[in-house]
Amino acid sequence: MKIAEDGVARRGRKIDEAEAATRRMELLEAAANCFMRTGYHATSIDDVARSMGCTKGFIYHYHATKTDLFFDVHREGMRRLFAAVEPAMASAGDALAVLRAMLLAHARAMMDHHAFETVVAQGVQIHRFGATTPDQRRTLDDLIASRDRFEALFKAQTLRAAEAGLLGPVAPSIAVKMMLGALQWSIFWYRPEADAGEGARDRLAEEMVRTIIDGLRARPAAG
Amino acid sequence: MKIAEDGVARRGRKIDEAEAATRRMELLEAAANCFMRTGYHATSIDDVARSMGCTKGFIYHYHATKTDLFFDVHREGMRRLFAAVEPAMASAGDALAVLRAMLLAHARAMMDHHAFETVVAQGVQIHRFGATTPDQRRTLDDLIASRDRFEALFKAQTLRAAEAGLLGPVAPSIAVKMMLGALQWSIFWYRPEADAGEGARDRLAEEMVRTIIDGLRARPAAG
DNA sequence: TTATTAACATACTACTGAGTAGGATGTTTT
DNA sequence: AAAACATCCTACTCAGTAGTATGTTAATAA
Repeated sequence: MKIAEDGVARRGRKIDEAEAATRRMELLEAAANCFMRTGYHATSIDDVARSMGCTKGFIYHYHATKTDLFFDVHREGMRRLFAAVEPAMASAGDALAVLRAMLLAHARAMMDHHAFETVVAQGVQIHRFGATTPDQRRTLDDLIASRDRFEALFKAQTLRAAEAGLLGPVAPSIAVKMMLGALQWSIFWYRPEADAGEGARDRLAEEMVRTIIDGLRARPAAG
Repeated sequence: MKIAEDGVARRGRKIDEAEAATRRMELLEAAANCFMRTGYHATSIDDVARSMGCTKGFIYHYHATKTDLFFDVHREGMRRLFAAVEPAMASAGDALAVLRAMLLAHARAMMDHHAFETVVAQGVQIHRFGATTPDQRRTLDDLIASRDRFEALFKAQTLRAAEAGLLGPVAPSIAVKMMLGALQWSIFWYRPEADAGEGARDRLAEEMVRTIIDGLRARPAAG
């Protein structure tokens, strides 16, 4: 967005920290959408630039390489996941109620930040074999560690619920893979453009989490 | 595999249908592994060729374009999914038992054909925006229809189980997304190289399906 | 007022990688 | 035996793309 309303490029103007952050975020949003639509490798820097009406120079002013741009999108995606789930960890109720709140927040975040979370999901292994500098390798390790920490949040809460006797005879490590997988798979079928508003997303998330927690099978008595 | 034991290329020899099919499948396996490891776009035809010790010419002898090679890998992946699940549809028991058998077969297939199913999962949307010829577009539509049919198998069985009163108050369309998502997400965490044999895969699949059907929550009485 | 600099844009370079043209080698047919 | 053919391999072309070098504009410091 370096083209002002009068159509004149406003390059040259000094910008403060806040405006720089805004532009940075606009760039990340555009990149996330491009990466989501066509994938990392098939998206050229010029594609991203065109999609937000700037040039390659703008992008390389804020990011050293394409890989770094991707990493920043990924990092932002993880940040939003934590920002959604961590508050839910402090919600009221027993250990299972807290787990339910966490799952709900996660489900909502997958929809609210669809592009970013799509990049997160498809992201890390793309670069696992790619040629990376030692510096990028460190960043990559950080991102992987971040994903592990995220999963650990749910595993810890599952263990608490199990210890409280609120869960059935599940294997926690597998149960966590199942619940997170069920939610995160929504990147493949959820269409934000076909979304029916805030309330519909809420109901969808609710139904998703209910299915995960209660399972498919009929229950003999009310829990 | 056109290099014989004596190191001489055996090009020129006429091969029969069976041998051609073998080579075709070897090529698909190699391509599936490459696409799984580095992704479609980051995998060059020469990468695939090198990984199986042949040349680009060999690959272009069997596949017109890289896109077609990908489509063939995808098709084989879908074929294996159907081949695993369809027999389970004829298994004994009530509608829920049949659904369970289908899920088990699906879970096993995800592990047994890890590379192919990874390509299937990450595949279609890669080409949704890609420039394709009308012919490739038709193939793509076929593959998408194939995936829809696969999902429909599970949805139909879920509806049967629901009508038989064997399920809880689930929304079938969402329930199907959850169960298939939970299973198919295994492409991201299942490591075939860390596999502990046939029995371990069976137990893992069993535990995955049990979690999906019974859910997390404790049941008040035995079902 | 002039020099400097932040914040980009523009115009390049160097390289990769899909696809191809034609050759090489053995097999089958005439 | 020679022509025709199937099955690849080798050596290219050419388009697209990451990254760079340099230019441009306006604010700001000297």
